[in-house]
Amino acid sequence: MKTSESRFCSCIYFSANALARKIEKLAVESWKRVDLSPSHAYLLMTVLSEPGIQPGTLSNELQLTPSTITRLIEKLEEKKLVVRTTEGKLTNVYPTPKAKELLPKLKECTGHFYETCSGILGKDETSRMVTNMNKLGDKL
Amino acid sequence: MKTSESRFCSCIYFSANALARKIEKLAVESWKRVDLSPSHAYLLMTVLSEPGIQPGTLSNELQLTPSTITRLIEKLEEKKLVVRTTEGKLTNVYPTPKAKELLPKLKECTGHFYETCSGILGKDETSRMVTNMNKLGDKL
DNA sequence: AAAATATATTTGTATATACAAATAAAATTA
DNA sequence: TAATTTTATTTGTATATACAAATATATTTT
Repeated sequence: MKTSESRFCSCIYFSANALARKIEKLAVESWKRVDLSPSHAYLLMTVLSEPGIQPGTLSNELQLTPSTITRLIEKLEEKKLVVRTTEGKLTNVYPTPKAKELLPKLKECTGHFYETCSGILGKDETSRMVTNMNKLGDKL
Repeated sequence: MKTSESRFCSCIYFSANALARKIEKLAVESWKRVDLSPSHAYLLMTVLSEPGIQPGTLSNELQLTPSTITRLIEKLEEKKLVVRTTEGKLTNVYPTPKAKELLPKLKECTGHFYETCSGILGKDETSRMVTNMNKLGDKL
């Protein structure tokens, strides 16, 4: 059944979640090549572009709670893709050489995901939707 | 930080998820009065309007996997809000009297949620977005 | 400087959801 | 009608995320 055919198709809760789950699926597929979930990949890319970044900043950038950030970092640490140093109450997260080597592949995955999306949804429509979703999100 | 200020604000994966999580939060708040999560509430409302509905149909309507539907039903059964009967490979889900009594309150929660959303986001903008999200979702 | 408060992070625990496999029944084919 | 395939549902297990509490440090106030 199409989303627009459900009895709840006029409910923003329903539609936003259904859409997010479908996009998640596409994203998972795109990042399989590097054996990371989309969230882990985005966190890692952020750490790569801002070595030493702190969990609190990551929480803001990725709009995930601090505890979720901790959990994501833990997994990347297990995979030897990041290391944490703690000084006082602050923690810094750094990418490992292994992560730096992975960067080109991560970029490819990002590219692949964007192409898949805009292939299915259309470039203009996608970017218009993203802008509107952000506008909406900012109000909440 | 606003969604639109994140480094990932032009990524549909990021924006769709951020928006969905924020809407989820509003929804959870709206359905607290009946002590149900939004998913459980929507499932229950569907069962109330289609007594005897089968898990497969619920899966289509709510766009959740069959296993998730089973889990949601289990919880509503524990709460004595639905009962399941099994004949052959088919299962029918019926609302209990307790669920029927709850119906007015469920409707109030739905109303409250819509008002909260359209209060913050604007009625027209909300409904335009929902339409577009469905359109997008249908393509995926 | 001691006490109180605020901040950053982690930990314990709970929830929603999904995938894959298992089960069981129905429908189709041989 | 026996064997095979398809369909519906459930179960086992895994993941992402969050909330609340705990921890530990830093800052401010008295």
